[in-house]
Amino acid sequence: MATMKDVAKKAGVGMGTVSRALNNSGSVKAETRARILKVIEELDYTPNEIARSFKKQKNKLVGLMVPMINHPFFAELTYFIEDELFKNGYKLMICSSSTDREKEIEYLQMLKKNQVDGIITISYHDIYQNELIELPLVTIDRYISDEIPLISSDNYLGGSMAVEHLINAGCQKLAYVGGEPRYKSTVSDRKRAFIELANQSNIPYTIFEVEEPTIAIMSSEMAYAEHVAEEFVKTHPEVDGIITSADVFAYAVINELIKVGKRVPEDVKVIGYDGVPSLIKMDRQLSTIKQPVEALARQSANVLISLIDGEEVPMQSIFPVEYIDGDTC
Amino acid sequence: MATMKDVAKKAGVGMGTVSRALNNSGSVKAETRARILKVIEELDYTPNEIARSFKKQKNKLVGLMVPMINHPFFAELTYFIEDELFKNGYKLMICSSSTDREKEIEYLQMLKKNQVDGIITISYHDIYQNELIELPLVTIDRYISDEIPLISSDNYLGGSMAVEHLINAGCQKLAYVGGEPRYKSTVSDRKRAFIELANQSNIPYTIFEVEEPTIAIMSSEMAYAEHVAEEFVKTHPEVDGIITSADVFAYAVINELIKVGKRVPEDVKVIGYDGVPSLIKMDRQLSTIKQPVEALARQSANVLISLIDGEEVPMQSIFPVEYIDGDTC
DNA sequence: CTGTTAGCGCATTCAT
DNA sequence: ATGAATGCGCTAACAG
Repeated sequence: MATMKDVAKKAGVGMGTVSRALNNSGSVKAETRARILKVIEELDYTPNEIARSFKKQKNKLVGLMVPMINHPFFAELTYFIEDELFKNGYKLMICSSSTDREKEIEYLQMLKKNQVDGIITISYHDIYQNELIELPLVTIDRYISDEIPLISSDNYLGGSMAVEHLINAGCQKLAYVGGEPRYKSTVSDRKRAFIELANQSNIPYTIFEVEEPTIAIMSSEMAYAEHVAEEFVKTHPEVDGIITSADVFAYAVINELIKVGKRVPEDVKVIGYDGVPSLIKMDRQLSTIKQPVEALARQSANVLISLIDGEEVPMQSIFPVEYIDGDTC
Repeated sequence: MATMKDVAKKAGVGMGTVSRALNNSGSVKAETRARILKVIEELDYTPNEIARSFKKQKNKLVGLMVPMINHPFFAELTYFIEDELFKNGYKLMICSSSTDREKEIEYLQMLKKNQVDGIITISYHDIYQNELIELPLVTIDRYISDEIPLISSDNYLGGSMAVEHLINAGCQKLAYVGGEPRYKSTVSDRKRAFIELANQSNIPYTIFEVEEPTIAIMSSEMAYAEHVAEEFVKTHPEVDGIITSADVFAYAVINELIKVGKRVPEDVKVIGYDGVPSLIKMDRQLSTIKQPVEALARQSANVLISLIDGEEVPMQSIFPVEYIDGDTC
């Protein structure tokens, strides 16, 4: 591999000049620059980014800590985060922790050792408290501390919208069905909105949550949702309006309802949460609260970059959600 | 940030000794090592991986070139590749090219500049021919040249199995439905198997392909599949056995068939391809040919690592597929 | 076993 | 406008 030294020698200039020509720093005579560029071409010279990072102590690298990259919601998020970072000259290192706390800590150390400029996390573990206050950090969907910018969609609004639609559709007995999160996140605001609005409207309701097992692969999340749905439907025949914590639970509940002979939405109305596209289309389009995944992703990237650049950033970025009017409510 | 020099000074030893203690290279007296470790603790020293990569000219970094990270099949593949690489001490840099040729070339240069040790590609562009013969490269699902190891599932076998199941189920008129790939890949072996077996069995058949548009987001792939399905069903009422190039087409075709009043599998049998888990479960479980995604992923990672280490590697790694007996055939 | 030293490729400062 | 020199943090070679 040709180095800058080779280029300098062949072009008959000093290394500093080559460096300046390459980075448009300082000034270089047009003629000299042209000569250098020609030599670079001839030698097929590629700047060594490692050496540059090493020298500048800046890596243009961001780490993304995510529970599972092979989950539609996170995959979508990752896609847009990567795109936004790339547009801004940053590279992305993915850390798919499989929701394993130990693995996540290991990843964190790895990221630090690799001198990432900052981290975006959608993790649900409490490992960011003391570990790396010194590194720029942005969190999605989970409050960590007042020092850490939070990017989230308006979960309270989403929960409210869902309840309103159910009530307007004439439901008399509501239920919130989902996995009981093991760690606190803004997702719980959906449930809070559900409870508060149901109370305000004097409508009876149930909260049905089953503690979430550690999820390694997606198929088991489906299995988990099916398990929850089966238990719920078996024990709550009177409910006629359901909100779920995520779309996967809605799908499972609907399947289960149909299995026991109920009609959706005639007998029971169901509204999901997330609105992530899938390659499978049900005969019935799910009514759901759609999160602005792309906006969340791009904002996360941009806030982090601002943080890295030492600029002022909003400590909370809350995006509105949207009700998708499907066939299940 | 404390550096190795700081550690050496405070521990009263030379830098070399610290380095050896850290890397278990050479030998260090147990006592000395203990002292060094203690100082490292005290100083909260973290080795600078950039400096090390720079010095060793090895980055422990692999690039993954993938059409869309937010596609279930690729997301699943990425998940396992990342896991296998991490287990082996390698980091992964994701390049989600959005099937954009220019962006892909840009990514390639970026990877080279960043001194990746090797690349895994599932790209469908012809940009690897001359560009980087010097870098270890592994390809999934697409033959590039005899020099480049290929990892793939047995697409011919998959196609054969599907045809056999259709014939055994009594189908009289077959069809292969899918997107016409813009670039050559081993996926076409599925179609080849379909044609050859149908001919052997003297069964009439149709190949129905529509040229694939550039796909930016997943929802449009669904839309594309629906378009293809609609056209196909409209123009081929006589077909009673269908194989699709991917599951998404199967789902679309089934929806379309039902829409026009056909029963699946009574009137028409459908077998998909891929078998990637989804969070949505249809009331009807799709019969499909399941690819061993995890095996493909891990083998890709391991072959690349062997290549990087200068070991001998198989030039072709072909994994068997599995027929999933669902409700649509 | 351990200390010292020479670069790895580059950006930057300081002269000129 | 440009050349020479310095050092970023670390590993490996060498000398002891």
